[in-house]
Amino acid sequence: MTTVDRPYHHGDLRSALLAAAEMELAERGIEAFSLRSVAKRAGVSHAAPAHHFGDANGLLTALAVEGHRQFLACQRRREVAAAADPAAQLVAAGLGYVDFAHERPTLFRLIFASARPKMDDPDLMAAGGASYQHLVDQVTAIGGGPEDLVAAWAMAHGLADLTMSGRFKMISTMDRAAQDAMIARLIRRVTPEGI
Amino acid sequence: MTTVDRPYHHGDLRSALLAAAEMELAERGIEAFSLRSVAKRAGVSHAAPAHHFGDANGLLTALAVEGHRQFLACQRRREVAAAADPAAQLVAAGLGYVDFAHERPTLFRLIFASARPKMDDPDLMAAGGASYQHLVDQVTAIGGGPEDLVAAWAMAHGLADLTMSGRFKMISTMDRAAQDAMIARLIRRVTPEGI
DNA sequence: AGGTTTATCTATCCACTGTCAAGATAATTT
DNA sequence: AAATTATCTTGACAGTGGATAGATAAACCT
Repeated sequence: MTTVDRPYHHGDLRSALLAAAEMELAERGIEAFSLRSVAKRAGVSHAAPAHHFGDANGLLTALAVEGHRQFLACQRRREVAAAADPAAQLVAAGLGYVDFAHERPTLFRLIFASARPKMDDPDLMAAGGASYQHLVDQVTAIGGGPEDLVAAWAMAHGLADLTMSGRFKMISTMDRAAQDAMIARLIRRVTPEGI
Repeated sequence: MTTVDRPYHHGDLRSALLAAAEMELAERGIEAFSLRSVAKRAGVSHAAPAHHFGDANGLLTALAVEGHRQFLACQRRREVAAAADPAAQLVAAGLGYVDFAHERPTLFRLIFASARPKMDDPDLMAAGGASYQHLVDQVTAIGGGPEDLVAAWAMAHGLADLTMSGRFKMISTMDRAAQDAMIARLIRRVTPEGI
């Protein structure tokens, strides 16, 4: 009955749904995420997403792929602003890791602490592999081995997760520059020979 | 119509619901957690839990409190088996931290990566405070300051979270003893003066 | 151009969920 | 023994994800 309001076909519903989903995720959190709510926000029927993403987890899978891109973008943003030597680049990546958790907390949880994205999805596996490879490259560049990789990753991830969930009162009360300095020191601490 | 099957009053429904909830959580994961399913498992009507826990998140809150107890128990189990010196005790606590994530993954996520437990609940705040205090004591015992606390916590938490979600292929393919040795080295790495 | 196929979206239906309200039952108190 | 309180059941409601069938529009053919 509303055939005059808007065209029957959306035009670029897939992108619109992803954008709406990210907003829903940011506003209501992953545990209250609702496919119908996303559809309503995109101005479309509640069953429309099925054609593009299959089911709700399919939409979240696509969103996790997009999240990985933003994750890498956060790290690169820090890297281009840092010195070119490998040690400074690794520290910058760690800072970007924490930035992402802080700026996109629900995407961070979607990627690292949710069972909803389909981990066997080819796109998601590729996106996750790219994120992983970036870290491997950084650690390799400073001459680190497998254990150094685990050390750097665990430190960055622990800092990101605990900071994001507000468990470091000490950190959250510091100003931005002091936070960065401390995170940088902690990343360097786990680095071989204390670079 | 089943008045003969079992008494109208359960007797210890609160405990039964908590046990059923933990099983449900372990079997179906937190994202598929269902209050009605818990009630069915406990052999009780779907509205019975309300009287004891208010709503679904109330039940998960109580479960998170229980989770904190198990979390500390995992650490203590390692500590009593370790040398008495403060450094060995801190390493043991870190091993217990990772043990808990491995043995009770959904409880770990409920505590550290879920918005459902009511964080302002007095019991939960007390339980969380106890867990936190235990870590503070360990770090203080080795003469560490606030930054050392953050370092140790972030490392232990990062190891626990990433190991639990299967992101360290390297670690998950090692035998138990090698895992322990590596985790111990990594914890010591972030400790002041490399104790 | 006209007709057919294909992609996209809507409308309905179903089973399930959490929460609420009203009533039934049993334990406790007085 | 009577009244009060705690515990549990039943039934209802709106919201959810998913499946299906139908409507609409675009693309693709001769």
